[in-house]
Amino acid sequence: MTKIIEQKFYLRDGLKVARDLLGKVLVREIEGRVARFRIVETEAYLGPEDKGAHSYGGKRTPRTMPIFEDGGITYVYLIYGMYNCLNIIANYKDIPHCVLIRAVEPLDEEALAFCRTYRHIKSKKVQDLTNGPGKLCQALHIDKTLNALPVTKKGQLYVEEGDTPLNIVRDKRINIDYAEEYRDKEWRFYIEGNKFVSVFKK
DNA sequence: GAGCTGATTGTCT
DNA sequence: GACAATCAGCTCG
Repeated sequence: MTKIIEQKFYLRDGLKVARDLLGKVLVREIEGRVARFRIVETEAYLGPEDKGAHSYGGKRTPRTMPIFEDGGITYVYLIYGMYNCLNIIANYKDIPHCVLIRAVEPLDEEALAFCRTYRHIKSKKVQDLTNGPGKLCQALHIDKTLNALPVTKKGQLYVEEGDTPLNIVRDKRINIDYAEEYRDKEWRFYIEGNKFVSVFKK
């Protein structure tokens, strides 16, 4: 029986949580069906100073409220009018740190079958199922009904212990050209050589 | 493989 | 009314 990661893991700096989530196992349960995925790519968003973060300036709106809670809960939002993105909140209440889950790797045949239930693709490459934040939310059937829920206990979505990746690559974040000096911060992490990573370092 | 573009809607000003 | 932490499909080569 694998251990669920407890809340204290998340009550730390968002950068550390982003890096340490690599190799951990994201578990998705729907109607008794269980699928496991290895987290292979993440990005840290460190409001209130980070101009790339939804929580920049400490701005609280109905949408961003989960970011200001204690770490260990989800933050799911709609982007570009059609895709959902999954984040896990880090740090303590009122310190708006969060970690965007950008890519995961299906860990077994059941996880692959699970993906194909919710995401139908023309591509024959398995990595196209989950190699991006919008894609993995489709494949794992994640939407706003899973917003602001704890990932620290068994339920629809939670995180278990995993492996320790051999090598971690650190790079700039993706698609935040508007973030001025924060655009070039190397706050993206991924597992070196993993084919499910969305964008590889140049 | 790289580069461009349209799709589509919740959210905030 | 503007825009977004994206993706699929297209062109070129």
